[in-house]
Amino acid sequence: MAAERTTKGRAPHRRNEEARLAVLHAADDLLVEKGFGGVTVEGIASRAGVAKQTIYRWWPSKVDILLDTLVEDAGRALAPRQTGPAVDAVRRYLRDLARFLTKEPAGRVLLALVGEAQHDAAVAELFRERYLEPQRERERALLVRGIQEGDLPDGLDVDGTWDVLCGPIVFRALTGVQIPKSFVDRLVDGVLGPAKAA
Amino acid sequence: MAAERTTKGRAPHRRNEEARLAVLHAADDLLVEKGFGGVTVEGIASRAGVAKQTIYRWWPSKVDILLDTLVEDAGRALAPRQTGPAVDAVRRYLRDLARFLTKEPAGRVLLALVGEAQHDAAVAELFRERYLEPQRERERALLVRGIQEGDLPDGLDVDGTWDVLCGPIVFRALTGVQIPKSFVDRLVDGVLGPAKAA
Amino acid sequence: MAAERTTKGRAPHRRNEEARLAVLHAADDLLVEKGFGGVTVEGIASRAGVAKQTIYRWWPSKVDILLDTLVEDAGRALAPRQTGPAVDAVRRYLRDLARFLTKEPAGRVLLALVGEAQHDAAVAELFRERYLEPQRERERALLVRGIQEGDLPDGLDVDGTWDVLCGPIVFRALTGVQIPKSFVDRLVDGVLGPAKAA
Amino acid sequence: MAAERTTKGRAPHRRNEEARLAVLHAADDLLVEKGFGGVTVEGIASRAGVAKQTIYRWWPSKVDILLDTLVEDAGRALAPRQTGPAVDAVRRYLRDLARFLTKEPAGRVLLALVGEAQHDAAVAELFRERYLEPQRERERALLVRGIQEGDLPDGLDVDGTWDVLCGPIVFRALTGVQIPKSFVDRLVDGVLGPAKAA
DNA sequence: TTTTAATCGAGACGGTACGTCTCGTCTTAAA
DNA sequence: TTTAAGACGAGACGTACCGTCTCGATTAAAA
Repeated sequence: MAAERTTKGRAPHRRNEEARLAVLHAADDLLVEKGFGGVTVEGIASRAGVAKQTIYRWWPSKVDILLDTLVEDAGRALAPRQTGPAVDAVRRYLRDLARFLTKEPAGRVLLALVGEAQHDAAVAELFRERYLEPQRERERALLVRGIQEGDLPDGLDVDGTWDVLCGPIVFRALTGVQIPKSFVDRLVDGVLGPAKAA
Repeated sequence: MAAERTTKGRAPHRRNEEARLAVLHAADDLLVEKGFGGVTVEGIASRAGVAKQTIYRWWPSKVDILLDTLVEDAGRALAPRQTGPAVDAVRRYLRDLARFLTKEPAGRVLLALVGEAQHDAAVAELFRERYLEPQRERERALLVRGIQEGDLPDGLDVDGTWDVLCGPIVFRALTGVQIPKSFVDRLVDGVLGPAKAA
Repeated sequence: MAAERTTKGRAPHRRNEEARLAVLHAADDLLVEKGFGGVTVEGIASRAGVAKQTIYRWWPSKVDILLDTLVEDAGRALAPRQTGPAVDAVRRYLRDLARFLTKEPAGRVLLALVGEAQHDAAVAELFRERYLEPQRERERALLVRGIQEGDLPDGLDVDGTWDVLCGPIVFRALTGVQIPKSFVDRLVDGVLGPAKAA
Repeated sequence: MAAERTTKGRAPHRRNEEARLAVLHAADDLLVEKGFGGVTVEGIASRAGVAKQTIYRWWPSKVDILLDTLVEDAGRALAPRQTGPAVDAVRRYLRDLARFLTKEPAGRVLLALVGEAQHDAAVAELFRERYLEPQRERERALLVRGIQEGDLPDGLDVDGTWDVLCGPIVFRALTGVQIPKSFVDRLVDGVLGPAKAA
């Protein structure tokens, strides 16, 4: 990750952690306050009290800054929790996803990056590498456990299923439609079958 | 549509249809060739052989131009066809949607506008009014007929169902994943039940 | 004058005199109110309640409009009066010139055209033909009479003398310096000799 | 001068002298080649290989650019030389002035600025401050010395006399009339008296 | 009285230049 | 060597006028 070279294992050799955080937060704040168009490198620099050059030294573009904040935030807010029956874990995860997308500032960052990926193939690639793939990897584990535990059919198309599960939620978020818990529940019931026990 | 005032009823006083089409096509072409960032009013003007002022006279922004092309193209390519069993009509429509999003130039316009809507609330509103709502209205009719003909349950949540059906397809298109026919078919089977007869 | 083609030869009949005057006055007013830069064909048209095309039909450019007003106004205000001793007539004429340039709106038009002639060779030529030469012709008569009546030396360089007489007055007007009567009087005394008789 | 902030006192912090000169020369060239109307900020920028913003950063308008070139050029070409009898020095200065106005490129700049001053009161003021007044101050010294040395009458109206001397020369230059040396000589003889000695 | 031809107002059109904005790079001096 | 500060080339923004070109509507002569 562009932003991590810092105080890693061996030899710090400069780089101001304070400045790095100031930049990430400034970018985040600007996006929430004024939308993606309001996020400019110049604006970030001035709000973070940092020189433009300092930003360009460490991040190739503003998209990379936003990706850094997204990876950090989503790493926390969208970490699948492997407890209870797999289907319940999926349901829990999708509820987290819905909340993240519609309620949290970092959710706006994710949607903005999905948006920007439509405008620029390089962003699309970066977004896939830094967010989509790693996140999907974490998601897979949930379904894989369900298969192993016999709650889900053996031949299940894991990626296809996740697209069917995430798709409607992301679609609603992108089009500004509310996502009640019931929507998520019915979705999970429809796709994975209703809660096993009953 | 902003672009229609032309040769309406009698003769309101002008508007060059040729210029209008040149602008729409130029915008379309630029988007496909260079992405959303490559669509500039100046670029459109020069490619269309039109004065910038002519563009600003009729369209408030480049987004409105793209919306005009989208509405025109989607009106053709995404018109639901009410023939055969309702579920089959839905399946046919979703296949059209998948093809539109992944194969046709106008599909890139749609995705770009979804993207831009994430960056700008005004665009989001416009996009909803000019595309999402009218298109959803046309979609509703498909499911409503299915309910009337007894192929679908009475209490079906029509909008929710459409979000569940479109969501995965749009999500795959947005993330650059292929959409084979089988993906659409399994989706429809899962959500509306497998083809009736068989 | 550019405005005369009308009621020529037989009787094609046409051309709106009202519009012609409205244009001349609008141009005049705009020049006085907002300076030469504020004189635009569009501005004249809108203030005169006239279509742009009507202006272009009768005048090749805004400079021609201003020349029309100048010729009309200067024809009245700067007509040399051939009464009394020639030197007194010259003095009277120069006082008129000073007053015209510094006090009357039409004087602003003259200065503006002198100015524009510095920017555009075609304007310079037009200005010379339509104003400078005819006016100089009228001026010459004053000195020529003085020579004939013996008040002025036989070999007098008429044009050179007029340049020496007008130069300082026009120069002061161009540089925004006051022109008291005494300045004119001393100028005439210095160049043509003090009042003869006294 | 607007252009001098550069390498002043101790720690100027920027300003590209190369760009500054390129702009001045480009403006100068354009004026001579295409007239005042051909001097556009865009044209200057492109010819000077400079960004428009760089021009707007340092000059409020194209007039200020031309004033910079004028002040620099006139400072050299129109510096009065205080040698020999005062009347002779005046004569020499006026010959320089005539040559400057009719032969040198920088003279076209002066005339263009006199012209533009007629169109715009702000330009008139600027022109007075930056050129007319400083130049007049230098001119005064010539006549003042003549008074001190007894070559010129004690009560001489210095500014009025300069207007009478410069007026005819500037007038001829503005109206595109030749200015032979004899014209200047007769002017000086008429106003200051013929060369003392003879 | 009808025709017909030029004028009028209105305003769209292809252009050029405006002055502003933001981009990403480059330069400077201080720490 | 890295910082903050900020000048630089580049180029799009949206606006103002340019001069040309329809368009109906009006008007006055000739038919």
